[in-house]
Amino acid sequence: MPEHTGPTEASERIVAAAKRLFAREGYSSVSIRDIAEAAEVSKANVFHHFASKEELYVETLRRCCESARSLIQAFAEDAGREPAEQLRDFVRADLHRALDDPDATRLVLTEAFDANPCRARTLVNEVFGADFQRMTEIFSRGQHTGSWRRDASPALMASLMLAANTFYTAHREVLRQLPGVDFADDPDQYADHVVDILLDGIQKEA
Amino acid sequence: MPEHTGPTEASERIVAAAKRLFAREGYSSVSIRDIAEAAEVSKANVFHHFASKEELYVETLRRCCESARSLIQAFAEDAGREPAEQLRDFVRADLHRALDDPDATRLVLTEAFDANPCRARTLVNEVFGADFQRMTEIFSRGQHTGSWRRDASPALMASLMLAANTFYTAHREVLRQLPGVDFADDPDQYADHVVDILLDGIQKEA
DNA sequence: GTCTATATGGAGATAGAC
DNA sequence: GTCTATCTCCATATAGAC
Repeated sequence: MPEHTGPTEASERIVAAAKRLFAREGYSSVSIRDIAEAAEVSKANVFHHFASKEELYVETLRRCCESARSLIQAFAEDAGREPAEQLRDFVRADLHRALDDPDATRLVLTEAFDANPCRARTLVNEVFGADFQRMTEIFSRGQHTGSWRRDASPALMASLMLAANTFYTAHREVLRQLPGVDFADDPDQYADHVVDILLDGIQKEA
Repeated sequence: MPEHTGPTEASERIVAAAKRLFAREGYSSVSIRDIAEAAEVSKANVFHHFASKEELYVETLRRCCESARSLIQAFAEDAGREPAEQLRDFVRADLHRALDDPDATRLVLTEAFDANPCRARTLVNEVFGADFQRMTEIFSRGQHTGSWRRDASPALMASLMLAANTFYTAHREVLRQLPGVDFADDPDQYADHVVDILLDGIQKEA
């Protein structure tokens, strides 16, 4: 935890290095020595700013959660538009936000991976919950005021969009290696096709 | 690596313990001491059967890959059925296979998470490639002989199904915490709804 | 094949000077 | 706030008896 006098330049460098290293190597693989070297301070200085490795990790994760949940603001006031266009923009923006800060995204997704109920609840409250709710609202509006079928659960459709974006973010290199995949380096194309399928399905119109 | 005389009972216990612990705690968090205790052998005995921690991990991962890629056999010879029914069965079976061996699935997904190109290529060759290709074949057949639209890429649809199942497997606890989600403990319901959406889309028929 | 005992290094964390 | 030096513990790995 930063001192109550406010974070210094060094503690900022420490958190930045920790974020980068924890995200890429994993908590247990990274030593305080690694972080100290990357931040260009001594080991002891790390323990001056943060009482333990665990505490440094928690602070790092907290900042990554902040970075990962900031999307919803920009989309709060566009309720006048077509649900389909809202959905498309939201999925594209969500994907870009994840790709724009890959270390934060990776750290949060690692936490979410097979999390215990307590940690999962925290992550939903801090990160996923708001965006998920926003997306279910788009679906509900599409069903009530638009032309969308009412026999599909908004929560399931929102989960499917979350799954699509999470998979693209977390397993992009696997996508690159799969035969026939030409969208692994074009997130907008991916998002658009996913939304198209969601809207129209794959069966021919009757 | 097991001796060329064949794996003994003890080495089987060691691999089983390693699989369980590596999957749940992560490679770096697990010590040889932990594994030895779980397998009820001495530390030195672990090093008798496996030259290093890394080698034990590689052998464990190899077995998990085998366990994870065995689905395709059972579905090789049902080409006479409706593509929609094939797809539904395949998605359900793929989900169940992942859920039936959660440790193996978790270990493989951890490897796939943000993997470098070389590791990703190996995983595609060893695990994901065959199932992915099988799924794209179902989509291609549906487009050519069935009544499916031809303007969606089979590779993208297969990726979306892979994403749906991976997300359900890896982030199930997060799903449980999300409001409105009632399918987190009913994989068949989830698979069916996902396939329904893929087939029909969410817009009303014209 | 299995063990006890040990070598060696690096981890997290602290003491105390500046 | 920052450092060097140090403590203690536990990691991987080896030696060698049985």
